[in-house]
Amino acid sequence: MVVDALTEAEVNAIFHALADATRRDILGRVLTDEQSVSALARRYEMSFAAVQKHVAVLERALLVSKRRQGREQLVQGEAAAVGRARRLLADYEELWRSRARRIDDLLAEPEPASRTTTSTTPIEGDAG
Amino acid sequence: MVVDALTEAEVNAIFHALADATRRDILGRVLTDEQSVSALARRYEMSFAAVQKHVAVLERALLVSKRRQGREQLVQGEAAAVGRARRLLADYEELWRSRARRIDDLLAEPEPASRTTTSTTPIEGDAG
DNA sequence: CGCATCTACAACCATTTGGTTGTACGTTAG
DNA sequence: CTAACGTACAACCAAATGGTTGTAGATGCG
Repeated sequence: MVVDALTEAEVNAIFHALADATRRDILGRVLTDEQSVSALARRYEMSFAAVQKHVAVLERALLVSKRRQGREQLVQGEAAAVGRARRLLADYEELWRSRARRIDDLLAEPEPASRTTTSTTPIEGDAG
Repeated sequence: MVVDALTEAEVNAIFHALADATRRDILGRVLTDEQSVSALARRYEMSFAAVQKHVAVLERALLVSKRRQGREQLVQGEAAAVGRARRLLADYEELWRSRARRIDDLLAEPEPASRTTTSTTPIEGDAG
């Protein structure tokens, strides 16, 4: 399964980080332009510390990285990580849709009755 | 912009809903199989009410829908919504990467010095 | 009917989140 | 050196989250 190259906790962190408009905005900006935390902070109507925390959340999700340059801390978006997040959903979608398709096929059966032994795709009960 | 066919609040809701392992698991299951809330609840080591809340979060994000059948409430995954969420990230990625690529081009310049007037893509300051 | 099941919802609690302010420390500019 | 800037981090706070239990309304079954 391609999906679980990442821990559940990591997936949680990624989606959680993306679930806030300010953080998505920050991510968008630093993917374009490396920016210092204070430069970012100037753009939003909240304290420096608040922006600092948002950046920390993005960093924990590995969506951005920081590198120190003199007294500034430059925040850089990890474009690859965004791709990874997207692929993550794509994989889920693929996985889920392919399973769902089997159901669709069954539902599309013209004769729901009289098919008690022909089930080729048993859809395991997959107990937790 | 394709992205903002959804409200920021809706995007928040989608990512928030996906930022929990139990909810992702529920979503996976109901994309495969329509299931009642209590059937879902039996699968997890938490109370019925807790699962009910998770389903409500998924529902608010439009990732699942419910339909009543007798005394049961059947939860059904909205495969289309998962695709929408995936496309959302794909759009972000596209947008961000295309902007980032301009930067990459500049950084890829073979001669960092002696090129002060040749900048063809000025990268507007994009003041907020 | 009477009882079990499924659901809905309120009240409550601990923890996390998202914000604030204040303080301390390293770095750069004068 | 001193002052200003950028950062880090702690303490604090209100609100949201994720869980619990309890109660009550529908629905189905014997």
